[in-house]
Amino acid sequence: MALGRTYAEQDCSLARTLEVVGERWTLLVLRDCFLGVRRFCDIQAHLDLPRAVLSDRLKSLVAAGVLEQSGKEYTLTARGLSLWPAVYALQQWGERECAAAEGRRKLFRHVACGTDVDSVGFCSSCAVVPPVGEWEIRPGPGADLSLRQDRVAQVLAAGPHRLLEPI
Amino acid sequence: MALGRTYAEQDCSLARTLEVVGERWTLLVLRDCFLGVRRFCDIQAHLDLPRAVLSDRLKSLVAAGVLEQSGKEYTLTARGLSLWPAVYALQQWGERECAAAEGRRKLFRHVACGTDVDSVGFCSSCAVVPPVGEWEIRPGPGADLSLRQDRVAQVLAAGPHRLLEPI
DNA sequence: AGCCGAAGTTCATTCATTGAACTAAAGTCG
DNA sequence: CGACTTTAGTTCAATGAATGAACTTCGGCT
Repeated sequence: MALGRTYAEQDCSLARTLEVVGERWTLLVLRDCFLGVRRFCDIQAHLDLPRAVLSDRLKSLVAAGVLEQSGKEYTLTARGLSLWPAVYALQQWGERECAAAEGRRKLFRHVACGTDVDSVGFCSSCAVVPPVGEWEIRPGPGADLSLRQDRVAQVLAAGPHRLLEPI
Repeated sequence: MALGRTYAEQDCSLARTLEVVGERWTLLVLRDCFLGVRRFCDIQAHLDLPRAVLSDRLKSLVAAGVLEQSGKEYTLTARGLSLWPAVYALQQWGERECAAAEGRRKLFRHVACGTDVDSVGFCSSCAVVPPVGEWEIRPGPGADLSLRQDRVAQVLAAGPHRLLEPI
């Protein structure tokens, strides 16, 4: 038990979360789902991870009720969608603490009003934290658009993209 | 390189973050640091992880500037402290989505006013997200106080404990 | 029917984790 | 002071997970 994917009997909600999303690659797979990527090959090409690992992670996430599979498409469930604040918080830490020389790699904006959200996801003009479906991502000054050529990277490089909108 | 601890060249801040805190055990070690645990053996006993792994993770975190070591004590740097929103967001997801039958395992309160913070860390009576040093943790109805007997578990089971306060 | 791409599976190699045993230094007690 | 204990690690063989390449399977297209 103590080996691999679980964390020994701890009375700890963080350990419970990490048993679901704490394995290598899992959070990056979920981030792709938030971007709207739905197909196996698109995720695989974007993240450049072994197919066997992606297959395993998708199965685990479906089993945990974080993703659901219909045909060949994987989409976030309500449970999965509620991970967004955590994913965003981790992403923002990387933006601040592992910053690119030229600035933010990615910028997020509330589509309803056009205002950029802050580092906790708060929209200052609407005074709310918008649901993730109302967010839009666009490349920032620190983005390196030449790094990846896959389909997902191309869509994101092309300009603003609404989260969850199928890619 | 793509093996092990890093994530292939991705222009992605989430990947940068996960290179620092994404390995197995790392976030649980940091959670202990937020609780105020500072010594090697206390962390080891609380998490029940192999000493070799703890040693490796502490070295990595110090090298990444997330922790600093003075003598035998490890404490969070400013960089480390700014991970709290992400750690709390992940913990809250576990509380909601992997809930104990009896309710919350842990409850958090703003010490300045005594109000419980919400799931994004907002104190409704002060209308702020307090800095982590002003948070207090206490066992909730879903806590299983019999699971662990180590020193850290005992301190937490005994009653409210202010975060970052040395255990 | 034959071809192509998407979505996997299988497998040998490489790497990480585990747990037990060992070491070294600092603190405790008689 | 000297023996004992605790703390803070290191070392190592065995086990489990990740990798990348090759292979399979299925649906759609011509």
